[in-house]
Amino acid sequence: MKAKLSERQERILAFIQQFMDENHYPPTVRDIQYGCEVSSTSVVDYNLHKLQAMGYLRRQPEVSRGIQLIGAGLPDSDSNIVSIPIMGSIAAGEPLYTPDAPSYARDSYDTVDLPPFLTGDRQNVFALRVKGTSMIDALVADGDLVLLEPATDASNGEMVAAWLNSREETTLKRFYMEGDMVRLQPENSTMEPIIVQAKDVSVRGKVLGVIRTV
Amino acid sequence: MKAKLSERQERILAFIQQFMDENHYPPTVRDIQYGCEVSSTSVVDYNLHKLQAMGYLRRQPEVSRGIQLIGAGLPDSDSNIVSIPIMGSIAAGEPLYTPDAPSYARDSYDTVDLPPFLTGDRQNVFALRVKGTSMIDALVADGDLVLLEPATDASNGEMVAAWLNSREETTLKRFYMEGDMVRLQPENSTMEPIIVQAKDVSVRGKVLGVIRTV
DNA sequence: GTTGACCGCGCACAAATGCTCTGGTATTCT
DNA sequence: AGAATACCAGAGCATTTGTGCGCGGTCAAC
Repeated sequence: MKAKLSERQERILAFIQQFMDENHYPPTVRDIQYGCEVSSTSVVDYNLHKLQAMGYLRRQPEVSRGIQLIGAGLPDSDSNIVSIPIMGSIAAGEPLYTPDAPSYARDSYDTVDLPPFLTGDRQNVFALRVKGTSMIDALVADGDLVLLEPATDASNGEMVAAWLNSREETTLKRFYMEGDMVRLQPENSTMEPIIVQAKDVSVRGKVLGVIRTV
Repeated sequence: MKAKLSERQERILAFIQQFMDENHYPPTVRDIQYGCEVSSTSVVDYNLHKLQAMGYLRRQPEVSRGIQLIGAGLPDSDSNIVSIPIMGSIAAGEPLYTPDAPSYARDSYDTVDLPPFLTGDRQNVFALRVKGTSMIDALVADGDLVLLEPATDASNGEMVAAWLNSREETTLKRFYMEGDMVRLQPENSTMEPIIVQAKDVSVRGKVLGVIRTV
């Protein structure tokens, strides 16, 4: 049923989204015509019918601006809400995560809806629920939700989720590469840093944010 | 400028919201006319102009369905997003806040859009930006955003923002009333609690959540 | 009473807008 | 090559839809 989109159809779809973001109501056929540099309204109508048949949008016949996008952010404009999957919990155990599987598998996870200022425009952002108080020196409490971006290495000073071979656990710390050693600095200045061989630590993700509800 | 709404205007406003929720695009003047049992489109137009002058909505002239609601959940359906004002910062100084002024005065503050699971159905929720590291024993770092619900007292174990006379500062701690003394327990179990006379501490708000972006 | 502001009603016009019809061009299939 | 298909262009029609105008009613102030 789903075929690949023609270039024009892609453009129309993108224009509708942009228009919705800007104006908060759907465009008319002629809005699309001018916005996508099409020479006739019939062409727009033709492609809208195609897109509707392919399930990319829904149209209300005889109704001006009777267009709504589906498939993407289904409630309405996806610009002010992002659905983030909670891939599991982080504590002593290893939070297993594979950064493939675009969004299909998300159904099997719980999700949280978050405003985009927390994620920026990053992709594959996921969340982990913190179990226990082992992260307390990183200012993360039991039950907190940690937002992560998949990563395998980090720059100095970045907050990362790092796997420690010696302790067999994942922890949240600031990352500092110092020669062939890695220093993992807690957020809490009253706590001592962890310094280990670079080969004994592996970065799993960069921390984008922390959310705590009480 | 802001006057109270007539019954008809209330109804029109409610109808627009309902229509947007159902159809994901704004209604026409005639949709409103039939939906609100008004006998003429001009009456709708008249009241829409009134509502616009009062700031309840915005209209795009000469454009069909050129209506967007503002004031409530401005983007669209307010069901999955809540706008929270950032009323100032919390550090050593006192975060001044008066829980009146429903939503009109919100224009003068920055706001953050948050999903409702952080606020529940509480009213007058506001946010404070944390300055400095004085809250570190409450697992709150510099730059964090703290979500608060206005309150003047609290139950034992609740996380509160409390003003300490002795230190002349507001701090975040768990609240425990013990006789005529109040124990303020840090979230961080490695830190010591603060115990003061009940008269030397005043609760300013209950903490609903903490948000950190890195 | 008179006035004027406020609100409602009905009507009508012009612009906006969805949709159809006719025809054209390029690509693919037979 | 001829037919079929997919896509596009232009023009036009019929409906939808925002807006303006005239008239009438209500209510409080003077």
